[in-house]
Amino acid sequence: MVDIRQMRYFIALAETLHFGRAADRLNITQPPLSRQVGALERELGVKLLERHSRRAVLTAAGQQFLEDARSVVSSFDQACRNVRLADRGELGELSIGFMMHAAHTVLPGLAKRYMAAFPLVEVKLREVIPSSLSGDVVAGRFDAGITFSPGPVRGLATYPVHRENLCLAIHREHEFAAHDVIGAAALEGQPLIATPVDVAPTLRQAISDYCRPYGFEPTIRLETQLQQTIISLVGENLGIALVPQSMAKLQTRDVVFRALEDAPAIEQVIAWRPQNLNPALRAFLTVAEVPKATMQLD
Amino acid sequence: MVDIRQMRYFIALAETLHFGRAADRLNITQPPLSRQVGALERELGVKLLERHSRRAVLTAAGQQFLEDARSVVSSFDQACRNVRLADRGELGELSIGFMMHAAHTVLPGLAKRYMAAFPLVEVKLREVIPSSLSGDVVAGRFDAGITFSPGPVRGLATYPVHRENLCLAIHREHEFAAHDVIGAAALEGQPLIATPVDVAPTLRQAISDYCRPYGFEPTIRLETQLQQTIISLVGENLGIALVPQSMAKLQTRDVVFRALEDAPAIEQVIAWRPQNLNPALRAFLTVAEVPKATMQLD
DNA sequence: CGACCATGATACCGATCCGGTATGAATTGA
DNA sequence: TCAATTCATACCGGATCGGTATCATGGTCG
Repeated sequence: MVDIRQMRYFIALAETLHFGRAADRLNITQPPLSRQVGALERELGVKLLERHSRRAVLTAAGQQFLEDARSVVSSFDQACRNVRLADRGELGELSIGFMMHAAHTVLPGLAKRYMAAFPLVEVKLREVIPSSLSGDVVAGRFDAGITFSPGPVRGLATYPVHRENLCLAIHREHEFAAHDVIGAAALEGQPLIATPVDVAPTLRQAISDYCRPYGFEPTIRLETQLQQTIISLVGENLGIALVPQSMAKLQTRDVVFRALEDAPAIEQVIAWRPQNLNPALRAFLTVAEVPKATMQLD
Repeated sequence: MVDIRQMRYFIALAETLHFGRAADRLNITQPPLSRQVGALERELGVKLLERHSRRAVLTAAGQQFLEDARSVVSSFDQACRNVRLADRGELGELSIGFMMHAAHTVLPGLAKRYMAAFPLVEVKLREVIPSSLSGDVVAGRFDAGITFSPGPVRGLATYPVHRENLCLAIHREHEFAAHDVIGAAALEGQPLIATPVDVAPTLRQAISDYCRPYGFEPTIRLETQLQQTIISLVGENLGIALVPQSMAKLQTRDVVFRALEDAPAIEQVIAWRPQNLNPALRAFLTVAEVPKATMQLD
C-alpha cells in the first residue's frame, strides 16, 4: 500500500530530479530510493517520471502528484503538530459559561489574557443565569463557569477569582441619600428589588444573612433577573436594592450608591469539573491563577 | 515514524471506540491494532484516548487528531485517485494556441466537445498569430495549436481538421458584384487587401498559387493582421480580398462575397509535438478525431 | 573511437516491523 | 465468586526496509 514515506521520497526526487542527490537529502542511499519510487509507481499504476541517462523529468501525472503529495505531506505534518498543541491546551475549544454580572467584573480581563496567551483556542463564551451554571459545568456543557460561589457541589471544583462588597442602590431623592453609610437595621421594612432565589441563590442568601442578626427578613417587593434592570427600577423609585459594588460603574441619572455598614461580601468563583480532561481548561485555570494543587481536587 | 496506516487505524478506532470492532472493520485482529495505536500515541507523545474497562473515550487531543487525520487521509486518497486521472488525461492542464480565424471555425466546437468530455482539465486557450504557432508548439509553449497548415516542420505533427475554399470579399458597388463567380484572371491588377506574409504565410501562398497559372503576381495594396480588419477595409472600398469562406458569416453592410472559379482551398490543422507526453493532449487529439496511428509519428 | 565516468536498476543480506496466535490482567455483571 | 468482556503483552513466521556490492546504459573526453 502507498504510504506517506513514499510520498516524501517522491517529493525529494521530484525536487532534485536526481536519485543520488534525493537519496542524500533523505539520508538514505540510492538503491532504496529507486526501489520505493518504483514500488510507488507500480502501486499507483502510473509512471511518475521518465528516466533518462543524465536527468529525470516528471510526467504530467508526476507533476499532478507532486502538487498533491506536497499538500498531503504538509497537512500530515500539520496534524502531528496540532495534536501536540491540543495536548498542551494551545489548540482546541474552551467553552465558558458566565453569569451576566461577571461580564462587568472578572470576565473581560480574564478572557482577554487567556485569548492573548492561547490565540489558537476557540473560546466559546455564553451567558447563563447563575443558578444553572454549576449544573451545566457538572454536566459538561461548559468547561468552566464564572458565577457567585454556589457553595460545595459534588463533582465541582471552585476557586475564588473576585470578591466585592455589596452596596446600596437608591433613588437620588430617597431619604438614605443624605447618609454616607447605611446600617443593616435601617433596611427593615424597606421595599427591596432583587433577583429571584432560583436565579441567584447566593446573592439572595447574602442579603438574608445580612439582615438576620437584626431579627428581620428583607422585604422583597420586586424580582428581576438582571442587575441592570434592578438599577433601572431603582431609578424609577420602585424600591432600593443591595447590589455588588461594581454595579456603581453604571452611572444612571436618578440612582446613587451608598456603602453598607459591615458590608456583606459576595464572591465570584471559577467552577470546573476536576475530571474534565480538556487541556485548554488547565491552561485557562493557570491564566486565572488557580493554584495547581487545587486543580485536581474536589 | 508516524504513517498513514496508523492514522487509518486511529480513525476506525475513534469511530467505534472499541478495539475489537475497529479491528474487524480494518480486517485485522485486535492485538496489532492495540499495538499500532499505542505506537502512534508514543510517537506523537500524546495520549489520544482514555481506555476504560468497557469503553474508550477520545481525549481533547484525540478529537483534534481525529478531525485532522480524517482530512489527511481523505486528501491522501484523493491524491492517489488524481494521479490516475492525470495519467488518463482526465485531470491536468492543456494549453492550446490558435490563430484568430480558428475561433470562427473549428475551435468553438472542438473546445466545447473536449471540455464536456474532460471537465476536470484546465484548458488554457490563447490566440496568437499563425506564423508563430508552430514554433510555440515545438518549443512546448502550447500542447497543441490550431492554424493554417504550416507544411512539414521538424518535430511537429499535424492533422487536418478543417478545409474550406477561399472566396472573394468585395464592396457591394464593386464591378464584380454583378457576377456570381469570378475567375482568377480577373484579379490581375486588382488592389488586394491581405495579411502580411510573416503573419499567415500559408494564406498568402495560397493566393499567389491561385494567380500564378495566369502569369501574374497578386497586387497587395494593404496588409493587416486580422481577417475582420480586412473585411472592414473592403467595406471602405479600399480594395478586395481573398478570404476563407467562413468569413462570409460576418454580415457587413457594404461587403458582399462571391465565389472564385476553381477556388483554392485552405486547410486548418491541429499541430502538436509527438514527444509531448501530456496525456491530456492524447485525449484532445482523440476528441479531434486524429487517428491513433498518426499521434506518435513525425 | 575507446576508456572512463555518472547514473539508475538489481541482487542479496541482516535488521526491523507487521500481523497472527496465545495468553494475561483488569473490570464488570450475574 | 465465577464467567464474560475487553484490552495489553509475549512470541512467532513472514514481509519489508535500508545497506552493500554489482551490473547495464549512455554520455563525455582524450
